[in-house]
Amino acid sequence: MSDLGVTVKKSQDLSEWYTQVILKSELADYAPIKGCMVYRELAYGVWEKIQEIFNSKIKRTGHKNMYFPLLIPESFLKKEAEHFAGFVPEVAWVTLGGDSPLEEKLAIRPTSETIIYAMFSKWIRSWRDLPIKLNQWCSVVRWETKATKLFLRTREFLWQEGHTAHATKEEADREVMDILKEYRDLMENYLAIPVLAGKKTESEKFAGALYTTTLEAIMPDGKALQMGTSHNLGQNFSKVFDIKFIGKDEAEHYVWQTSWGISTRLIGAMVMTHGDDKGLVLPPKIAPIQAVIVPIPYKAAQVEKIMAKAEEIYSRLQNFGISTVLDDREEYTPGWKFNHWELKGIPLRIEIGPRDLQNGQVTLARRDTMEKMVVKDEDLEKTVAKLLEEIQQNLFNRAKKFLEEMITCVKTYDEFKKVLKEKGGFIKASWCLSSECEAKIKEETGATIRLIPFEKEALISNCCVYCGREAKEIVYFAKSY
RNA sequence: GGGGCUGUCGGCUAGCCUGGUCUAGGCUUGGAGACUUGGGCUCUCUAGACCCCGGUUCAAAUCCGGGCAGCCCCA
Repeated sequence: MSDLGVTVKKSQDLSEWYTQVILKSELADYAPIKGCMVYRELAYGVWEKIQEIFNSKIKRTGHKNMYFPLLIPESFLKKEAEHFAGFVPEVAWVTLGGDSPLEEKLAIRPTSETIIYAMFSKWIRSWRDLPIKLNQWCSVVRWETKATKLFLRTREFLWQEGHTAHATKEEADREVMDILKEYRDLMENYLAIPVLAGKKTESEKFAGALYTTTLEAIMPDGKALQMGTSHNLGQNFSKVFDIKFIGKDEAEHYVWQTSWGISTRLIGAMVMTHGDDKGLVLPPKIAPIQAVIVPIPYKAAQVEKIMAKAEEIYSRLQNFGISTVLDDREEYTPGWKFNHWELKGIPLRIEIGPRDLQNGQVTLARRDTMEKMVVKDEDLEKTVAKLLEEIQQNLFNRAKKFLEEMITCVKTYDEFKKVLKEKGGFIKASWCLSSECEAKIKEETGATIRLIPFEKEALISNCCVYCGREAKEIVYFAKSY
C-alpha cells in the first residue's frame, strides 16, 4: 500500500492514526500559526450539518441567533471574580491599536458571558422582557500552552454559545436540562456517539456558574471526552452586571441565567469514535456526502451507456433527497476511487459497471462493514435510504456497546488504580463529596470526576473509594482529553 | 508545569554520526501523453526541497547557539 492512505492501525497508535486520518482525508490541516487549524471543506461541511440540526432545534424553542463583538474590555471580564480567575490564564489580549497602546486592553473572547450580559442589563426592564433566549455561532480563543490536537485542543475553535435570562431559578433549571437533552439527541442520534449525562463537581464546574451539567463520551483509548456543557449561572452574573427586572409583584429582582455550548470538538470525537484503519467513517445523518457513484467503464463495454446510467442514478438519488456525488473523473481507476472515498468516510458507495448494466442492477458497498451487495435497479432509492439508516444505527450500536464495556465499578482504591492503568474508561465508585479526596485522586492518578449521574443509583460501597469515610454519591472517574 | 524526540521537493524518506564528487538520490504526488479501468494499473517525458536567524570554518543539509513548528511521555 502506498502512503496515500493511513499507515498505522487505529488500535496500534491512536494518536498517530488520528492525525493521519484528519490530514489525509483532507478533513482539516495545521495552519501556519501555532495551535491553530484550518477546517477544510469536509470538516466545515460537517460543522454546517451540526449547525443546521442544532439551529432547527433551538429555533423551535424560541431561541434567536445574534452576534456579539469579538473583543471584550478587561473591566467586563473582571466583574465576576470566579469567572475572571478561571479564564485569565488563557486569555489573548489586544493592547495596541496601530502603534498606540490602548487605554484599556481588550480580551479576545474566550467565551462571551460578560459582553452579552452587559447588553442584557440594558435590554431587560420588566418581567415582560423575559425570558431572553439567544445563541451565537462564533469562534473563541483560549491561549493553550499544551500540544495542539486537531479539533480537540486548538487555540481558536468554532462553537455555539447559548445565553438565556429567566425570571426564576426553576425556569433556568429547566432551560439547562432542555438544552442538555437536545445536545444528547444531536450526539447520539446524529453523530452516533453515546454519552453519559450528569453534573460536574464544584471543582470541575464552569467558572462563575452555580452548577454545570455535562455530556461525556469515551474514546477508543479509554479517555473521556467532554462533549458539551450546560450551566445554570444562578444570579452570579446578574448581580455584577446589574441585570434586574420589575416582577409581576412590582418588586426588583435579579435574573437567573444559563449558558451552554458545544464546539468543533464534536468532530474530533466523531473521527475517533467511528474511524477505522481505512480512514474516516461518517455517520450518514452528518455526512455532507452520503453516497458516491463510481462508474466502471470498460472500454470493450459501452462506456457511454455506463456513464448515462451513472448519471441517471445520480439524479434519481438527488431527487430522493440523498446527497450524492458522481465521481466521473477519467484519470483515476475505480480501485483508486474506492480507496479515496473510503478514506473520506462516505457512508455508501454505488458501483455501476458492465455486469450491473447487463443484469439491471447496481452494486452497493457500505463503509461501516465494508459489505458489498447487489440491488435491483428499481429498488435503488428505497434500498439506499434503508441502508443509510442501518449504517447510522450500526455505528451508534457499536459505540454504545463499547461505552458500556468501558464502565467499571470499583470498591477499593487499589482496584481503582489497577483498572485505570490496565483498562481505562469510566470508573464508577462511591465518593464522600469532599474536594480533598477528589484532588488527591487527581494528583495521584490523573483521573478526575467526569460527572455525578442524574439518575441516583445504589452506592457500590458505603465508603468513599479514597478516604473510606461515609460515601454520599456514585460518581464516574476517568482520564480525559 | 517537567522530560524527551523530530524538522530535506506537495507527501514519505536517503544523506548528517565522520563538513568537501550534494550540481542533494529514491518512492509517491503534480503537469503532458500513451495504455488501462469490478480494490490505490503500467510506461515515456517533465516539474519540485536542505524550517528561520546567527555562529564556527577556506568550505555547512551535515557541527554549535537561538527561534519557530510538530510529535511523544510524565504531572
